[in-house]
Amino acid sequence: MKLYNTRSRTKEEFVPLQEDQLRLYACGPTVYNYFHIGNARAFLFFDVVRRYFEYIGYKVTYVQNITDIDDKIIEQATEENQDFQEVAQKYAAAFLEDCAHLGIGAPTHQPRATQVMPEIIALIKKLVDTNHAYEVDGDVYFATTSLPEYGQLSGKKIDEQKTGARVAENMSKRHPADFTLWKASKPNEPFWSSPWGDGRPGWHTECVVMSQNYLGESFDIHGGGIDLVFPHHENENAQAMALSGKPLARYWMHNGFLNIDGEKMSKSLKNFFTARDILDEYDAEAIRFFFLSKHYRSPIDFTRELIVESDKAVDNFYKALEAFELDSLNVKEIRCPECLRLEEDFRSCMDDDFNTARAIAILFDLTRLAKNSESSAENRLDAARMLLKLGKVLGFFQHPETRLSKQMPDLSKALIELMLSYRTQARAEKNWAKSDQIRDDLKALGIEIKDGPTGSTWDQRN
RNA sequence: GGCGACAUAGCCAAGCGGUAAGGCAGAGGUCUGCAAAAUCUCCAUCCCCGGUUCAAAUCCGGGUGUCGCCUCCA
Repeated sequence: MKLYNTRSRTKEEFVPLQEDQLRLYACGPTVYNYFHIGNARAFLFFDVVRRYFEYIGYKVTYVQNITDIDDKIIEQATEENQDFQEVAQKYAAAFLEDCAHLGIGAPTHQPRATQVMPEIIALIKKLVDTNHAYEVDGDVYFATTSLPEYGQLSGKKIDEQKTGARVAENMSKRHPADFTLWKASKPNEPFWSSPWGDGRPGWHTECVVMSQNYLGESFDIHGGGIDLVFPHHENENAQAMALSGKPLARYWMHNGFLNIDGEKMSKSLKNFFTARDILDEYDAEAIRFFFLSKHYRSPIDFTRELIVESDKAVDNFYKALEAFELDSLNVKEIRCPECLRLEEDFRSCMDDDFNTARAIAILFDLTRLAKNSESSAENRLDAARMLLKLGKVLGFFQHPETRLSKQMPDLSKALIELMLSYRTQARAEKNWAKSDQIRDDLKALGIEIKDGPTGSTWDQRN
């Protein structure tokens, strides 16, 4: 298993801290708004990382934070004329809903920042006590100059950074790169009591606390979007290094950005679609396919046309599956040698820094095998089984029954079958006008008739 | 100014020194009363210029173009 480690900028052989166990942390949202389709890429990707490790036999402990106190939440609360907690609650609930809708499995632990306030304060206190942090008028800053390794993760040399150009200089800081650990509260702002007075945590510390709480002081993989490398992850790592001398995580994985028409999407540029909006319009599996069809580290350009294409592609998987009874597909043992070989290929793709694009190509190989009329019935069935099995590793086919069985009341089905029988009769009588009328009328209702050598079947089309 | 990524068919996209996966679209065949569906087949020499090598989309040098980070951000 090789994966690209941001820290070293190379693919490295993955060696877990403990055999067959993965301790994984991926940054979750700050809940001040609905998350957008770009965020969805990160959540979806690390969902696949988790699924794949489980598939190859790891016991995975997956932790994802929900940051529910932050300047932006306070701003949003002012805007919505609500308490910051109500805002955080609302968007945290929406986050969970949207993730479920996207087919993202629940993390093992999903702590919230406000639940670990004593631990956050204790951590900052330790940093102050060891001279890695200092207080100025109720604010506490991390002293980046106290840590020789600062900048290592992101490959930045702090002295070479442009300072003062786009960042207002903060005269209380000893060094421009120093970052806020604790922020004194202004009147009417939420606060927690601390040794430095009333205030709230800055960004970064909550992730250190929440990850270490569940995963230990140094764990296997830490992930998130590429933009988090600096400053967020650099600053998280700095705190961990300062405390224990060990990096927070040994492997750092970062997914590339999503662009809209070639331009960066971001909350501040306001050119974003929420995942919620896109989910209203398109199938979750189409969105998953769209993301996984490109390597996770590359930038990806979002267009509606590509989602539509993806949806058609996913359709082909289901067309291969629907020839078989669902119960017969869930058998564990698969014997067809070609299928087993493809499973090995699938693993070697995924073992190569999660090459999901190649992995998907293998799903299509299986699709073709499952439909190949020249191979034996057993082999076709096995191919469909393998397709289902490997597709699930990528998070597809979580509820195949809903897509495979036509989702409509039995009465409607019976009526369609009835119309179909009338048409079959008309065709037997060579009454083409009548049979074509039935076909066209049903099509207008979204029911497509497919004539085959063994008779006519129907499908619901959207 | 510092650091980094990318450039493959109409579109999306793999490829990591041995002669271009896969998907969408398109073309053709079979099937069909016709159509659809299904199925089979076909469809690129890899931004440009040099170099290394028996061999390069893949390595090196130089261009050109696009994008990102250095500021809240997945």
